[in-house]
This record gives sequence, structure tokens and C-alpha cells, in this order.
Amino acid sequence: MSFWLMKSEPDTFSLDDLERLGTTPWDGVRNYQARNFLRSMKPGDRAFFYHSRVEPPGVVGVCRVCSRPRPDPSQFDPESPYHDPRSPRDNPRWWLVDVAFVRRFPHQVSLDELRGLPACKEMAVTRTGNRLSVTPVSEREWRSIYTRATRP
DNA sequence: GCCAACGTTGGC
DNA sequence: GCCAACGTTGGC
Repeated sequence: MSFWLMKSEPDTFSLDDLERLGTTPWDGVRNYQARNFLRSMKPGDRAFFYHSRVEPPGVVGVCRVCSRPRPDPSQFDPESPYHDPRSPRDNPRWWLVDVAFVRRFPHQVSLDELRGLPACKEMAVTRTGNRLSVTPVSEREWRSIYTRATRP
């Protein structure tokens, strides 16, 4: 099982939204590096749910990968904001996985706190200018953040 | 293949 | 809302 961190702006899609829906296709990722991470995900992988563009930003809970990677249908939908007219139907550019709600943490781990965790010094999300919406998380980083989130 | 212009992300 | 950082685009 692998660990990940997935960002979302709660104004657009929050952990509450995921809890309400149960599962959702993680669509709209339009960055090749993030796409490659999505394509390497496996059912059962765990991901931190990270709220960006709020005060404070940070990890608010956990979700689970519950499908194999598959082409993101929104790239072929002219009505979608994620429409990509240059993506070939027979060789889709953009992929997604479905994710399921697992839990909300009793305490959000803010970006400031993440930066303060010794195990998380190298995490992509703590580096300035990082814009990747999907990033891998090491087991050490996972444990460190999980512990902070559940044992205040 | 370079790189300026442009659009987007996301902390602040 | 601002703007630095970054990825992408397209003229050359």
C-alpha cells in the first residue's frame, strides 16, 4: 500500500463534500507529473486530504483509493471546465482514480505544523512554490502526520 | 530548441 | 486580493 497527499480547495470540493458523497472521481488533474502519480495508484492506497487556499491550509483527513486508474471523462466533455479538446480519444491524456471517505481528523495539521515536523522536512507540500495537487507521501511522513492529527 | 508571454496555483 | 512560483504555449 502506498501513501499520497491530495489537495483540494474546500470552496470547490471539501472533505465534508466527500463524506456526504461517500466516493468521488478525483477529476480535473491537468498536470503531467500529478497525472503520473495518479496512474501509479492502486486500490487500497491511502491519501491525506489537504485543504488549500484557506486559512490555515493543511491536512484535514484521510481518503482511500477505491478504483484503478481510468481515463478522466471530463477531458472529453465540452461542457466541463476540464475539457481538453486536444486529448485523443484513443489515447487519453488525463487520468483519475475514485476515492472514498475514510475519516476526518480530530485536529487539522496545518501547513505550519507540517513544516515543524522533523519527518516532513522533505515533503513536496512544505516546499514553497510547489503546485502539485497529487504527491507521494513516505510511510515515515504518513505516521508522523497521522500521529499529530490524532494525538494532539 | 530557446525563451518571452501567458495562465494558474496557492500561501499570505 | 496580491503576487511569486511554476508549467505551458507558440513564435522564431
